Amino acid sequence: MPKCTINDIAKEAGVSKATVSRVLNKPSSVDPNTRERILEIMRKRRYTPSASARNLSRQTSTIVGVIVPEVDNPFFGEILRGITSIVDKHNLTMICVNSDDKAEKDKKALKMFKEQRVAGLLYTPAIDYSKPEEAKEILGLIQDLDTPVVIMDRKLDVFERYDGVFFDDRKSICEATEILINAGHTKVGIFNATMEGILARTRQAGFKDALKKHNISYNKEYCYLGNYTMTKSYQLACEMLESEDCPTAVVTCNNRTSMGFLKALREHNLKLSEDISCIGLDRIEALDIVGNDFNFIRREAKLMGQTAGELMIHRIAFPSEPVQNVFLESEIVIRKL
Amino acid sequence: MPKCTINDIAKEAGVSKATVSRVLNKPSSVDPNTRERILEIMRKRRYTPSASARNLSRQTSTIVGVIVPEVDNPFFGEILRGITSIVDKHNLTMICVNSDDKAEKDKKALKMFKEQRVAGLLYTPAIDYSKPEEAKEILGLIQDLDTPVVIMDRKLDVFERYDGVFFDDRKSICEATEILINAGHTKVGIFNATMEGILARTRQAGFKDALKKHNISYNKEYCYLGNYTMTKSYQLACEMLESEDCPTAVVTCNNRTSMGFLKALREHNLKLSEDISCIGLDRIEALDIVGNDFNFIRREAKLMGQTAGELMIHRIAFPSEPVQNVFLESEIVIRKL
DNA sequence: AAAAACAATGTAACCGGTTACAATAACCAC
DNA sequence: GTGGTTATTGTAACCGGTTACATTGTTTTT
Repeated sequence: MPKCTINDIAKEAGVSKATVSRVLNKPSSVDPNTRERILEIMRKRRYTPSASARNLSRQTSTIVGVIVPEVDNPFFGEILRGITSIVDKHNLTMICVNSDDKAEKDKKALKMFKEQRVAGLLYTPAIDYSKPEEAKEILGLIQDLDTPVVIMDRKLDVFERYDGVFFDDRKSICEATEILINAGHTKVGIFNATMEGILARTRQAGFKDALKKHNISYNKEYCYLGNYTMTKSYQLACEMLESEDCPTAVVTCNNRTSMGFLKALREHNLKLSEDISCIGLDRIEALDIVGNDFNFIRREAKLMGQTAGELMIHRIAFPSEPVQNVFLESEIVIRKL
Repeated sequence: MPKCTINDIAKEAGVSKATVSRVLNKPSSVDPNTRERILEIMRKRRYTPSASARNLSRQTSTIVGVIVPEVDNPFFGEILRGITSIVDKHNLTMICVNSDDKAEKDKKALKMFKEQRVAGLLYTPAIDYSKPEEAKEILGLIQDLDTPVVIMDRKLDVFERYDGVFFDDRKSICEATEILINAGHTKVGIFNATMEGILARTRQAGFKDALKKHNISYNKEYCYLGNYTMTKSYQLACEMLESEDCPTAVVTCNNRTSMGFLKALREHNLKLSEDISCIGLDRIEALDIVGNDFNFIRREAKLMGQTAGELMIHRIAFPSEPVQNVFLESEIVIRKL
């Protein structure tokens, strides 16, 4: 069986290729006997229709494009699982590209997606949109795709015309900060990224909300701003722990950040919750082997992926409904304060 | 610009579509003036050729299929990074499917890959090949693909006709065990999966090799066989620690397994290396926050991905060279014994 | 029994590219 | 000036499907 196209099947069955095509796409329209005969031949020859030919002819595709900044961050790993569960259910195929948070890679991926004429796009914009032209260019590429788009995790004004799923981090961080304040802490610090990215700004805003609510003045000294990596956070935490005026409680705004903080704590022979309290955003990997007393804001990343997938499916079905922005709430898990 | 095909470009430029096609594929064959004019029109109209049409016509595809059992395991995350680096370089597109170690999902993915007429397959076979017919069926699907295939990580006889990349776990585990023996341990245990899978068997063999070499009898009591999950390993480790005859050193054959072991250790208020020694396969996540004294076999998963990618590229170029099996060596990192 | 409706199938155009081959024009050698 | 190259472009078939429309035979309606 060197190859096997719809023509070969048709020839062997002594019918036209239209009939063969119908067996696959509208079985009820072909005589049961003919149908069975054709199906049998298909099985025998191990016929598999070509996606390219089908897509070309139908002017659609079953591929959905996904862009995430870090596949190997468990947060995005879970998002991918969520997406997969929906995409599989609808017999779609996912192409996932890792952007390393680089706008450059986003562009490359978007061009590739256009070549593939993707049926939809699930997009976590790279955070390094330093220049506005960059964002404009990417917006152009996305419009070019001319397909349903769902923005994930990072709410940027440029993309406000598209559906989106986000976590209400402002609220969560505010609540977390309040919990620390209510526990009696007056010197509450925050580990966050510098204010370039929207995530960092949102989270910082939540932190400020809490302080204002409790009439505590915002002290820049207590803000340790890095870049959401463990090494940077570790370094900042060391500085903090060695400073003369060290907060008694902190909020850490990212799982990597939490890990850097914990590492510094350990190296300074300090005990979590006893010497300094902490609530982190997202659980950290290997939580269990560190001990169970890490407090964190539990964000259901998988749910974000599912929601994004569903929004996309819905948008494919109803292209002209108003734009939807879903904000997912998170739960705060307190083990020990 | 409602849509934009090669015909639209040709019309606007007043040339035949063959010429437009040549601008893209063999630019030297078209007059520089014409070429520039056409390129300009393409830019203006934001023309992007359709991958489906191109693939259909060329009878090839730029998609490579990848199957891994757990995307969210950092080991496979790194493999994917390695693959990406190669695949990107050759302007190919990767479709990655997560099998959850279920043969059923492998089959589904392979069928989808055939529809896509993938240019190559990088395959980590699901471990749950309980029945031989299952393996035969999958082999059939793979042969059907009729494309270069590289087997990753799991060396199964069924796939011996294909290129493969593997870690020499048998050697590594043997060496690790020897290190423990040479450090004076006579009661060395092993945390491994039960013997269904090839990985578990290979590792167990390495363990036995070391014992035999040092004339230590193989004691089944010291073999804690589970399923490479943290929970199971934790449970086994608890049993071990509470048993009357507990090994003084263990080898843990998987990162999740190591984590379960460490958790149990911690809950029993035992100190790693002081109370019981351990060498694990693969580093564990969050190593740094736990402390630096976890010994492990460092496997360069990224290298496995790269090698697999390169083998595939090579096989595409030279289809009839003899099958290659690459065995990657690992380094053992000892922090504290 | 003629007209109308329906079921099953075939015909042929189309999707958007690629490419072998043909055609034309310009150039070169002798 | 004739024959032979070479450079540039066009023509048309093809890749493997889908689908509107036409055709044929059968059944139903009246």
